[in-house]
Amino acid sequence: MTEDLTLNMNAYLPLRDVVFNTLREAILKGELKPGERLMELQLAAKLGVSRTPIREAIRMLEQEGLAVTIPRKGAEVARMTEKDMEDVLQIRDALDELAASIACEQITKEELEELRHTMHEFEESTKTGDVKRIAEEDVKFHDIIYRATRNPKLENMLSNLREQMYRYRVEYIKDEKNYPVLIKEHSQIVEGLAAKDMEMVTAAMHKHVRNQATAVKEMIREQEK
Amino acid sequence: MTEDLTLNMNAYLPLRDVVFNTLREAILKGELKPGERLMELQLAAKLGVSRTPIREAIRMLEQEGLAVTIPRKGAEVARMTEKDMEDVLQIRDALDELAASIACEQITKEELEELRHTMHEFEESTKTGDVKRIAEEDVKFHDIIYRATRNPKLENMLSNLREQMYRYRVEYIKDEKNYPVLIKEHSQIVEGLAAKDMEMVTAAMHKHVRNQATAVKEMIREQEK
DNA sequence: TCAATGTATTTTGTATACAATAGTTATCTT
DNA sequence: AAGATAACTATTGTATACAAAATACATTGA
Repeated sequence: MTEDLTLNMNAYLPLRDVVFNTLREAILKGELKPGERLMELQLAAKLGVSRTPIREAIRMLEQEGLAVTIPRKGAEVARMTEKDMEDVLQIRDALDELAASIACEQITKEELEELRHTMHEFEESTKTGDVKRIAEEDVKFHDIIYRATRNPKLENMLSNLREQMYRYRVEYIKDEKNYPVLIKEHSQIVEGLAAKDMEMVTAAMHKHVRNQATAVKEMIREQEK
Repeated sequence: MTEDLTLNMNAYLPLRDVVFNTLREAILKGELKPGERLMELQLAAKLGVSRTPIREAIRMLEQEGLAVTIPRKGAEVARMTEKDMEDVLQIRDALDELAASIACEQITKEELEELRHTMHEFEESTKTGDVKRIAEEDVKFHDIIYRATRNPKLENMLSNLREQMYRYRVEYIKDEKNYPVLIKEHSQIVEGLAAKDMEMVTAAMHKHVRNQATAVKEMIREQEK
């Protein structure tokens, strides 16, 4: 934990939430690495708060699957084995298909327009090679679909599942040779939604997730060595 | 909160976990009712611990969707509207089908035998009218299928989703006229798994969940009046 | 050298103290 | 009597203090 974690104190939020967001970001960005211990006193000192909000934030990170704690031993950033990732992706696959099929019925013209726009933004971003922006546009794209389900719990679960692979997915997005495939898959999803062709949408989404699965698992296999 | 909550101190667990389990049980059993406030000092006094483990347990209950907290206002037992329940069931439907289809491929002979046994136990229990036991046997039945997926995260999510409707589902189980349908559906699921007929299994599971959905939503509609 | 034991240190677990906010009641003003 | 305001109370938010457990390290004895 060499990076200097600092809090965004601007918000009028309980410290536990601020700490939670800070640690969450740090984990997703890879500043806090899998397996790294989350020591309360250390974090408290670094963030300039007491142990209390740190502890509560850790309980919240546990929820999200981003941390694991062993009683009387402490918490650490969740590690992911290839098996864990496969498990997550199996679930994500099913729920992403569900979301796609609901969205297919419920998406509005406006949302579809927004989706098209974001799709183009994504395509543009791949030309810049700005990995952070590419990732953001991709998140935005899928969020529109999630939102179109009108099911906040599903929305939440999916963004949660995405989070769990975020750290590994970034590597995938770095690799330029994946861009054409990603762009094509996005476009198929949009087409399918526009045509309200559920078969096409779910098939495209399935392929999209499975492609990520293969790539992300590859990344993990590298790391596990 | 008239009931006398008491802790199971037998286990060598951090108090937060003991408190969490205690409150969780109380919520699921309906001793703590939807909308009821979870006041730290009150709970601490009642359980004979300090506020610290209570607060951490509340953070954990939030995770599970069993409590909701408003900053500087406090926590309360999560309420469920019919829409919330429909949202949960939509997810459960997809994941139960996923679980069923994986189980169809992976379930062992021994597990299938266990499943058959539990199915009969369930059938027996319906004759006794002991609602608690009926519910337990039903949980056991589905847990065997969840376990057969070899996907602990999926297992966990499904039991979590089940929990969220547990309070309402009990009412459904009280109603004798549902027993024949339940028994038949269980038997179809088992048959399908034995024959490794994925179509049949997922169809049966889907029907099983949708039937519950209808009934549970009915219960909520009653309560919302 | 190695294992075992004891001791110091670090870290988590729990309780309590204090601060800040929200909610409630009583009082005052018109 | 109605509304505003002030004082009080209840409750959450945060920090700190103390206890217990785990860990690391050194010392001892074979």
